[in-house]
This record gives sequence, C-alpha cells and structure tokens, in this order.
Amino acid sequence: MYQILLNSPLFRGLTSDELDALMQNINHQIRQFRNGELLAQAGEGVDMAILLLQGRLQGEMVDFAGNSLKIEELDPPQMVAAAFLFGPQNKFPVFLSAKTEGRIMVILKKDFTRMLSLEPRVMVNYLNIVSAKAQFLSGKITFLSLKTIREKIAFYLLQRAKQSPNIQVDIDQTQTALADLFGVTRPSLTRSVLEMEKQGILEWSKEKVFIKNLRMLNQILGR
Amino acid sequence: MYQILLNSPLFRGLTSDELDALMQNINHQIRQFRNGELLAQAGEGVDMAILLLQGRLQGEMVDFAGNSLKIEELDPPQMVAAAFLFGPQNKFPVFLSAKTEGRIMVILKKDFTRMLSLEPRVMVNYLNIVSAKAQFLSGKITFLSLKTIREKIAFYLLQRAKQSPNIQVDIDQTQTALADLFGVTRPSLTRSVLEMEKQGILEWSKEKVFIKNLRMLNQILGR
DNA sequence: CCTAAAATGTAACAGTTGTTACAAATCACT
DNA sequence: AGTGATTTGTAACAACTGTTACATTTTAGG
Repeated sequence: MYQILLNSPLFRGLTSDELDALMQNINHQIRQFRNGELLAQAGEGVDMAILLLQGRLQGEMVDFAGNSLKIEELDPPQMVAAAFLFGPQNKFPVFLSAKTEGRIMVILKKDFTRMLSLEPRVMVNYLNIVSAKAQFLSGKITFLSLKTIREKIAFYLLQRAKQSPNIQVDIDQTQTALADLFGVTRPSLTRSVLEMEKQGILEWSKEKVFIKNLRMLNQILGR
Repeated sequence: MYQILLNSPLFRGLTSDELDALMQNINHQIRQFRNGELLAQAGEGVDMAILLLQGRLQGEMVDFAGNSLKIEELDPPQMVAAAFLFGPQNKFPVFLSAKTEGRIMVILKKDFTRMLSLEPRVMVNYLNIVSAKAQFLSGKITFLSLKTIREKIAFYLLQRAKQSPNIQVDIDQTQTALADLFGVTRPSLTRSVLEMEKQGILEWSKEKVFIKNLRMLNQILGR
C-alpha cells in the first residue's frame, strides 16, 4: 500500500509490514493535487506533515530582492518543509507549488508526533532529516560568510581536495555553472581564476584544477 | 537532584519527580571541567549529548578567514551542539572551550535516543530545539543573501515594523552595534543611512527610526 | 554643569564585484 | 571536418563597501 514511502528517508529501515501496521494506527489522508496548484503560501502556519508521494513540487524562496530567487525542487518520496513542523516559528518558508500533478500524504502534527513516539526508528530518521537540514544550512553560512571570490574559490577547492588529498581537483562543472553556485557573475569568477593562475597558485584546465601552491591557497583563507 | 535541568528547554514541562524518574532509567554521567579546558575540537565526532549544568562555555566558529571569527557563548542549562548529534555529518562545528569552571552532563547517543522514546515530551522539546536552530540559520541565510547595505537596513526595519505595524521603529541599539550585527563597517552603515534620509525614506534619530516612505523602503527589496 | 567617553557625521581613496559587450577558443554533432 | 552552440578570455566602466582619519555631537558620571 505504501511502497513508495519505504524508500523515503523518514521510513528507512522499516519493512513493508511494519509500515502498514504503523500507518493503520496513525490518522492520515491522501490528497491529489493538480499541475500548477499552490499548496502553501510562505508565512502560512505549518500544522501538518506533508509527504510527497507522486509528482513534483517546487518551493520558491521568499526572495525579496527578486534577482536571484532560488527554486528548490522536490521529488518523491520526500517530506516537505521538514524543519518547519516543529520549532518556534513553524511557518512555511517558501511558496509551495506543483510542477506536475501528483499526490501527497498529510498527517496532522499531533498524529505525526504520536507516530514518532510509537516507532523509535522513524523518530531517529526524522531527527536525522532535520539535523541534516540544520547542518546543510550551517555549511552554507560559512560559505556565504566568505567575502571575496578568491576566498570562495580557495574554500571550495580545499574542501574538495581534502576528500581526496590530491593536488588535482576534479570539479565536474563549467566555470559558468560554478559562478552560479557561488552566487557571483561569470566574468568576475574568471577574472579571479586568471589572477590566481598568474600568481602561480593554480592551473585551471577544462574541468580540472591543479593546485600548484597549497600554502598560498590556504593563506587566502587566513591559514 | 536535577533542578537546574528543569529550566532547560529540553526538559520543559516535566515535574521534578518525573525528571528524577526519567534520569534513573537513563545512563548518564556528570563531568567537571576547569577554566580554559578544551572540551571538543571542531571536526571531532559527536557521539553523546552534552548538557551544560554550571559554568560557561564558548564555541568559536571555524572561521578560516579569521577576520570576523564569531564567538557564541553558552549558559546553563542548555544543550551543546544540539543539531549535530544526529544527521549525516555529526561532527562538532566549533571548538568548544570553557570560560569558567563548571559541570556538564554527558549522555551517550544511544541512551539519549532511548530517553526520547521513553518520554514524548522530551522528544518534542528536542525537536523544537533542533528545528529552532534550523529556522534561525534559515533566517540568517536570507539576511546574508542581501547584497547591499541599503537592503539590509530595509529588511531589518521592515521585519521590525511588521511586528508592531507602526511607522516608528525602536531599534534599541546604536548604529555602531547595528553595523556589527550587519557585518559591515560603521562608516559604511552611516553613509547608507544618511543617503536614505536625504532621499526622504526615513529619519533616524537616536535609537528610533521613523519610516517616512514605506513604499520606497519596500522597493529597495524589489517589492 | 563640566568633562571624558562614546557615538555619529564626513571625506578621500583603494579594492572588489557587477555590468556589458565582444573576441577567441572549445565542444558537440552531424 | 565543419559548424553552430557553449564556454572562456578580456576590457572599460559603474556601483558599492572598506579603510582611515578627523570633526562634531551626544551621552554618562561625578
């Protein structure tokens, strides 16, 4: 009945039978949605868990500035706004709209809470989801705190180089895409890259980077 | 026995007796620490919950750049690195050191997990703590995404004005302090404020701001 | 009321990034 | 191999913030 959910991070580790048994004890509801439908407005209160079963949703960041409004897409089976069901300010952070038609499962907060108590594995899964979100945001902040493009490049390369302690870093992306990821313009990124090449810090060819002077790269980040 | 913990967000809502009964079922340990002691290094794995009972701890952000390394202080009774006990990357995000002598309670992760299952109220409290963290970080990111100082001022004032929909906003802070909060230099902030005054958008006197043109203030954020 | 400290106003200049536009090189495909 | 699309190199200029230094005003305490 709920096979889709077995692959979701929230119910990971449960057998099909266990999930069925659990859901029989928990009030829930299936809702269809149409393409283009607006499921939730930013600022609206969150008083239920929403699990995407089928179709595709998109959340548009509440970007006042408008210029780089980021769109996050959501594929099943996944939970919507997992980090905003609890907490002091449980309001939707985004406008949630449908990109296709599909189905969601809705569980009221009090029933969701009961489910977590009933099944410790689901509780741990949920904790992992929310914590992952917090950790992701935390990492994003350290990155956003970097002021110059040089610093962003250095941070990015060093983080990648750490995983495979190599002088060569595969970035598997064009400079154009990377500029977008960094939130800077492409010519500005190129300018900084060329400057760093001129200074003998690195060599950028195609989608690979050779770090020629690790010391200087670290120095950019203040050691 | 654990009266200090009764005031902690984690055990909110429990009676003294309930807390005592709960802790008798959960393995835990009290540890003393000395002033200046390094309790955890950034990057070190987190496999236990740490509750500060007495004394004061400080976490120093892993700030490569060095220039604006932020220090977060922690007062009892509070949980340390609550959002990093679960999740895929459960490592300390900061260097944790003692500013005074004091005591912490240590609960291994598996015991902590069991505690959450045993007592739904503590589970909900913990979910609120972690979610609050995620929500705080989320808000911080929207703020960090604002590019110009004008935008930061506008966002800050509008957010404050929303709570008490008034033309006058009390900020209870000097420009110097605000500049620090915004992560910009004081002369730059002043420059932007004066510019906005000259344009008839607002009037800044002492620690109060009168919004003279709400439309223009919104326009700065792209409506 | 007076004075030292803190906060605010002001200005010139340097550094970094965005903007725009175009040239050159590379890639992907037929 | 040829060609259209994509990516990268380059440049001039505008916009914004940081830096530094100093003047002026306001605040807090005796």
